[in-house]
Amino acid sequence: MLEFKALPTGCAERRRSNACDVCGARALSVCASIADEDLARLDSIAERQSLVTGDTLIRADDPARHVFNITSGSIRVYKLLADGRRQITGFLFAGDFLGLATGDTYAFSAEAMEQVTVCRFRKTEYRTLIRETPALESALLTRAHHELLAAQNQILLLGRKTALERVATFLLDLPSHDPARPSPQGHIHLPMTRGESADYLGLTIETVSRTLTRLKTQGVIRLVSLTEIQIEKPDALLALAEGNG
Amino acid sequence: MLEFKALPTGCAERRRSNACDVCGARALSVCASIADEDLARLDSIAERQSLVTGDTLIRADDPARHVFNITSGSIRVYKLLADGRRQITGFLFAGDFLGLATGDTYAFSAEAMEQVTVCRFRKTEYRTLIRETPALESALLTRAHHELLAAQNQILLLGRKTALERVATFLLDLPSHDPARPSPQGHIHLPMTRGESADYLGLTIETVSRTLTRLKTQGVIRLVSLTEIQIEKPDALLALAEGNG
DNA sequence: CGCAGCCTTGACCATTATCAACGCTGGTGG
DNA sequence: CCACCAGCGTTGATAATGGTCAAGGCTGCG
Repeated sequence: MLEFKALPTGCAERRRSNACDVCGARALSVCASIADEDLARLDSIAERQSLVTGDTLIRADDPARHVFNITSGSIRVYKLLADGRRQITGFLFAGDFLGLATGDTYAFSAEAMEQVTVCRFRKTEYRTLIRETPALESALLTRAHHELLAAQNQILLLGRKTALERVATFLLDLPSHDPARPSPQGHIHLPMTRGESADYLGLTIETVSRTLTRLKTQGVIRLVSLTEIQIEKPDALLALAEGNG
Repeated sequence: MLEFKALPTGCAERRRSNACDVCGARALSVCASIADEDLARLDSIAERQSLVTGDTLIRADDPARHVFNITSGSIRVYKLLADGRRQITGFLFAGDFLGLATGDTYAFSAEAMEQVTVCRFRKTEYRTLIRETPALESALLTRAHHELLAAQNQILLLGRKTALERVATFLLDLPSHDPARPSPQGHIHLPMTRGESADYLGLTIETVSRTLTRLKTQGVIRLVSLTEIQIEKPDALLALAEGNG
């Protein structure tokens, strides 16, 4: 249970990370504003859980009995259609929460994208704790609003942006996500496969690949390796992301 | 200021409305769980505001000084790209809140779709009040999670559903939205124009029109008038919305 | 009655999906 | 240690979904 201490650590890292893509402010993790005694209480009802790449943390339609807080690693959250089409609704990293939504079954699935550790809370206990811990509730509210803004940006992207604009936006938004990997000057780490990027952007693998090639050909980015990208013309990329250029 | 009483009224209506499309439970408005004394305090810092069709309530990038609660009418929330492409991120009705997100400018615009009344709160005062009213904060958190679920459904729709599936989903989700207009047995009221539907579904006016015609031709729906639709084959519509059929 | 605004329908076009082939890379087993 | 294979990524050819452009119809209001 002591492992729960990983949460504040994750937060510290997050505070050091890049400015937030959504609100412009530095991203703050939930724990930032929570007193030690409250953390201790959280700790007392936490169970630690460890996952390896590909493990399923949450399966859509299962009874929603737990709430999770990621202490290390990264997770993909997605929804499926009956015929297998997949839409990834988000990538989560250290410090992020999962499964807070109301409803007695989960409305999405979640899988580990790498080695992951989480803290697990029984939902009932968690609810009680929240009710008695205004600081926690307040922090969760801020976080929820933040996610809502991000979701609205994604809705704009999926509803109205072209493939080129989507990929450009994606590349610009990525660095701010993973607190554990603050990216230096225009250097981007893509922790996900092309297929995952595609399912996040509402495109196919082929279109993502072609679009990256196109950006490379135009000299906007440089493909250092499959997972490492260097932005050569930040202004051009920004213009593309916003629908100009 | 007494007009703030319209809020509980809106909520009562909402409670009478159809089951929620997102969580399956009956939709609950924020005020449901708030004590009279807290409502009175809310009331004391509320300003009433009235709008007619087309009026702008919130303009993107303006300083975010106020929080709004809709007491009657309906509002469209949208984001624009530089070249004018519009994505409507949601339609809001009586009981809904706007502008709660953090950040010192609004990240979206909001316009009245008909005669609208809202209660307006200075954000600073509102924050203070929230902090001192756990029941309110708790209710807002529930509501935010609810909106997050809806946003994820919309992301799935925009990222992976075909035009036919989008329109079918839209028709099925609509009734549950406006608390003031609980729709009887398979009857749908479309309060928005084709253009607004299109900008909500990530399609063009023409595609929405053609798709409705197609559903009509297949006998799935009947177009009673431009704004009134009768579902003739609910099962078929549901199958289409889920990607079968 | 005529006009404006919205909707529908049709013809054509473009973007992106699909299908297919091939290349690269990393791991495994001979 | 090398060769093979599996999995992922890239590239090309073709197809389809939905967008664009254009014309015409309906409805309500002045």
